[in-house]
Amino acid sequence: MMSENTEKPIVLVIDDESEIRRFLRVSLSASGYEVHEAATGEEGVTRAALLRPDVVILDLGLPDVDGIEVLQRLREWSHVPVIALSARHGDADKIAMLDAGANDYLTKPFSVGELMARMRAARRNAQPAPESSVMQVGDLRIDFASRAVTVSGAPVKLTKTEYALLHLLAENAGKVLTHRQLLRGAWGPEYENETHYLRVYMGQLRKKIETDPNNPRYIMTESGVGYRLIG
Amino acid sequence: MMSENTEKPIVLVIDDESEIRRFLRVSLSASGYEVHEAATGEEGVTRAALLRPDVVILDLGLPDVDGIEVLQRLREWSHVPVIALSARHGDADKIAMLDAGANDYLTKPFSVGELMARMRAARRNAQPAPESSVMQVGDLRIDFASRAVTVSGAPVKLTKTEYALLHLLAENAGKVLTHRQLLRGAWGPEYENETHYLRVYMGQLRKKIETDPNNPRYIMTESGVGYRLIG
DNA sequence: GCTTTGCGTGAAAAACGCGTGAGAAACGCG
DNA sequence: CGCGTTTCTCACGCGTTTTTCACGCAAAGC
Repeated sequence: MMSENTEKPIVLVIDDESEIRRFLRVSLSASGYEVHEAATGEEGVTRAALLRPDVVILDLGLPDVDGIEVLQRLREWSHVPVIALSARHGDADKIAMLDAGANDYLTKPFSVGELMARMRAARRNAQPAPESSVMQVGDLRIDFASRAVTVSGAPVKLTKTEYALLHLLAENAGKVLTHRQLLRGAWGPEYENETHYLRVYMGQLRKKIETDPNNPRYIMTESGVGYRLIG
Repeated sequence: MMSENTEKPIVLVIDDESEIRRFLRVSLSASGYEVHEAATGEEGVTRAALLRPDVVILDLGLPDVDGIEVLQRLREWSHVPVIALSARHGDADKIAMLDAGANDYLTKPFSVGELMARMRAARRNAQPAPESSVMQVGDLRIDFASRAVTVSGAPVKLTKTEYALLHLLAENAGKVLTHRQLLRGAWGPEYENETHYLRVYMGQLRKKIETDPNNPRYIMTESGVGYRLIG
């Protein structure tokens, strides 16, 4: 494959603010990453093509091209995990970013610890997926082949739609799925604005698989954005 | 395993022409095979179930059932190598036969030498076939070889379609089979939307194999999705 | 501080899928 | 040809699932 175990993982930072780049260069290098940088979107795409990085950190507020476009061009040929950075305001950008295929996002300011945790998660879930057909998260166990779900061994009965949602979340464990993505996946493209469906069904799902539905351990909600199954 | 090294290899000849049977009996016996015979397709399937032969020689031109069907029924529970014999020269038969799971094909007339060479080849390539050919779930017992179904010892009479469905379910015990899969499997691809057939037949099946058809223990329905045999 | 926005909840209404019985049509066998 | 069996068709009742709606609450924005 790529530089998996033999070398340091390569991370490409695409951001026009030099302070941020410097900050990330220092902290990520110290943690064992090989850090490369690009100051513009154009340069970012080019460098990514040459470098084949293991993970990309992409700022939305680029001067030349929109972050979305950078991501789209990246996705035309690569499945590299991408973590989006956004300045506080603007849910719309974040959502567009996730819809376009970003794996996760962070709002500035952020802590290095959190960033690195998300990078690990993104890389972990970006595996070529030799899909073992059964996944386990904590006490939650999903057998995709038999379509069976259990919580600490006890079988859970899910309806068609509930299972469809959980399946989507599980396939992308650790990754934020936008409302739109979930609705498209479980109901179809023509439902992508019926976000209230999600509230109802996430509630039902939690009631069935969470021990304490008020403090969810598995299905986390990303306010204004979507939902995520921990992974 | 079966009678591999310790005994003579057993060969079952299914052919309605007595001269061919005699010819094969003489020549194969002389070469160290234990030869058994069946004159009809029906008898052939039955004898194969009892004998567990190491190789089967199957004529296509049988009076009662089509050779293809004999082969299909054999393949429902066994991986025994089958060599097809045919008087016809058409490619169509050949293809159909091989599609149905025959290992090789000979057109009459043929030489004993060639037949035996192909038998050796077929046996060499044969799978270890760990198939037990009979499955038991609770009180329900299905013998794929003889197509016999019993509930707590009592034999149950199933129609062709009922058995086809149960067979599908049993092959995938524990997994959910979608309406579409069941309909394709039991009726054919052009029936994949006739979900009401399933309701009728699942009802009949349950009436025959469930002690309490209202609270099924074996055939579970997954609403909006399909059915599943517990396992 | 007040308004806005999004999330979670419960409960009712509507839609859907399932099981059933019974009759018609097709088939298989003598 | 005639009979019994099997498959197909249909319509009804019922339980489940989906959809809709209104409200309380909390966090974010002005």
